[in-house]
Amino acid sequence: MVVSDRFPGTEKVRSFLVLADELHFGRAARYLHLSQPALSQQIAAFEREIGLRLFHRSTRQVRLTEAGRDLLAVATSAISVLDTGLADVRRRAGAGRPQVRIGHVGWGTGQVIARAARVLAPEPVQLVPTYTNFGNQLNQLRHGQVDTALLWRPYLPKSHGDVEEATAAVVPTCLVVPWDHALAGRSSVVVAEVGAERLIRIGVEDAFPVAGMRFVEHTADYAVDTLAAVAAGVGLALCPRLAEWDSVHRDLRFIPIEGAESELVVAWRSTTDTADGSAVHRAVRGLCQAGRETAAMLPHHSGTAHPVGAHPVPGHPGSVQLPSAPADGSAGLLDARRGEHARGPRQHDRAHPAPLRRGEVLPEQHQARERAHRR
Amino acid sequence: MVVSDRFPGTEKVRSFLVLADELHFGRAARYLHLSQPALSQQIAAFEREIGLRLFHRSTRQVRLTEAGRDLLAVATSAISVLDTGLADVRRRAGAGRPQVRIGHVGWGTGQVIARAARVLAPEPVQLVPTYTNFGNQLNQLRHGQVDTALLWRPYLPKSHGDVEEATAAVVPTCLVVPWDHALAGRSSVVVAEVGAERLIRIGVEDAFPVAGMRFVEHTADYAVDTLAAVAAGVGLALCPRLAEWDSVHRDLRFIPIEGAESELVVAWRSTTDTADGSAVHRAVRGLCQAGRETAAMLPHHSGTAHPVGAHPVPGHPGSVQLPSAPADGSAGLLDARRGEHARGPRQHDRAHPAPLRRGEVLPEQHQARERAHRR
DNA sequence: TTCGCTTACGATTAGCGTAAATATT
DNA sequence: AATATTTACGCTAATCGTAAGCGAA
Repeated sequence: MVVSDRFPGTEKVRSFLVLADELHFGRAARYLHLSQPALSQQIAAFEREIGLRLFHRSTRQVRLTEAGRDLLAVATSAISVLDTGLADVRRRAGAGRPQVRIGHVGWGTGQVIARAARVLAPEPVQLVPTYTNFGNQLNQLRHGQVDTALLWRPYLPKSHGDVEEATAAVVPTCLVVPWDHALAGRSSVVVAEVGAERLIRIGVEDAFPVAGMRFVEHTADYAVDTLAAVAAGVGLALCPRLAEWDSVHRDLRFIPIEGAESELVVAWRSTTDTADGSAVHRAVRGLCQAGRETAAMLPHHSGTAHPVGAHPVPGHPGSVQLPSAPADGSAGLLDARRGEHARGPRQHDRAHPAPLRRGEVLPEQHQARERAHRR
Repeated sequence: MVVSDRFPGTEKVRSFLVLADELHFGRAARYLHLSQPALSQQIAAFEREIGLRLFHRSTRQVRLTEAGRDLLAVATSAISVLDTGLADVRRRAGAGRPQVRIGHVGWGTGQVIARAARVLAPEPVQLVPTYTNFGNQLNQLRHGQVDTALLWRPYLPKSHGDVEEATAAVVPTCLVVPWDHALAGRSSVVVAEVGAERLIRIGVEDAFPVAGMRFVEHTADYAVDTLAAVAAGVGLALCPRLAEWDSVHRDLRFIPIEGAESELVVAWRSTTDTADGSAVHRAVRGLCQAGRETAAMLPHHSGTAHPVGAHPVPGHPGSVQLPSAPADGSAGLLDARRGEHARGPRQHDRAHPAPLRRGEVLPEQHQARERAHRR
């Protein structure tokens, strides 16, 4: 299946759709990775261009006008036509190309694959994402069920055997808390503070080989389950900041942990053909570039001076050093290679709205996203 | 019926549609009122954003790729959904508002009404355009079949009786020639040169009360017929430059005539209620503003130094002086009030591509436009 | 050599984020 | 007073038009 993407030029319509569903500028803006004034301006511009008032606004209430309700139906169906039509065109255009299967666990990897698909569109490769869980990821790669895998370190232990790897991006590790948690307002936390909390364990042994970590009973198999569990109040979780991209729970807060970083790694079997121009080679290259670019769209690592841009990854894939898990309990999860981070090719120096940045949102995500209420 | 308009954010899709139909960047760009490089960039950006190559380009041929053909069907239906849906929403939003009927003859008046409808959208007025011909226009206004009329001077003689008028815009008068006519390459002509040609007469007496004008047998009833007749090789025609907006015959050239200007006039019965805030008052005001703004989007009057912007029209309608038709045959059609032209509110100082400038094009026009071949 | 698409470049416009202002409950 | 939207403002990115580049017929 081809990774879905949005039809270009439909940003304002999507903003309208989200606001029409949310009926709250602040929440809609967070969901859209926009600042609230930016969304206000977008809606105002949309109304001006269309020449109709679509929302009644008061400081306490936003509701659709009659014209807005009418346009909502039109816009919904049209966006559906455009997106599904574009996906169909993509699928047909990709037919006949060599397929490269990608095992991934979520936490923003869907975004990375979507971007990689766009990057690689002119080339004869067809990316086929396969969603899986932590426990199976490396096995699937070794057994040939997938051709490449997008791994998150240090949540997954070092691979062994005939697997080669390349680092695509290094992003801050975040503590995920419910919106009403005591730490929810913090812009960053230190590792010691994480030790005071109870975390949700990932379904892999040694996922957090750090002394002092305390876990709850529940263990998550899938990456997204950790976030759902946090939203459900089971406990807190650790994850890469990239997870903000595909899990926009409006009731979750992602708080960067000082000095802690997660690494997005592209892996493939060393026995596969990765010669220059091979399908797997193209896929790995595209995934690395997409990971770099996606990471570059994250807000800066608050609390530290160095920008959390993309990690410099050579265009050609190669093995990289992996972060070692120190026995020292206080500095666990820490990857202190800061200071040598190169920025992504299109790094935005502009400041970002907290906690999420502007970007693209799947309408399916929006329609189907959780409606869990505050506990 | 509500004036149709384009859904915002669909510029690139429309460019794609036109180019897919035209298969020639230059012609498509002229049709879209864009420069050819701008269209090239738009298409390139569209392909990049979508991640698919839509056209095979060689220096001598442009043709759709397979993906382009697929996307063409998607884009066509989606644009149709958006435009007709928007029109429906507009119609419903306008229901119940006081209607103001507008008699107009074409030559760009459709554009003006569309813009006026957008300008007046927030106000309780519903514009209802009624297409007519020169001969009936003033009668329809006097007899109450329409509430206002958009007149073109000096093609229509001075109105008499209980009709009040306001000038909305003054634009260059053009000589319309087939693309392969001897004058086709000229950026401007003088009145004496027009006297050497045979013109198509408008179906109104004294439409061109100028000595030295020579006419062909054919007489046009409707404004657009003059242009069709020119394309058919019947003869040449005179018309306001604004006519470029809604008649983009790729085989016609609009050549400004030195010193000759046409005047777009809004007329209404003096017996109607035009008190501040009345429906007719709103309509007249909106039409004046729209005429001003549309004229401001025209390229500058080549050959003369003064900008052909909008004529200063007071916000409140009132009678204005009309151009007198001099008996002097050499300076006919001349309106020498140059030098006091104020620019439109959003005048573009940027230079424009010849002969047409960027703007909005009705897809219906494109689909249904004439395919007359070169003689 | 001509035709026609692309690239380069300067300039304008649009859009976003921060901060301040405003309005309603 | 508190909360939520709008306005103001500086900056960045996108886009257009002119002019130059360049490849195919």
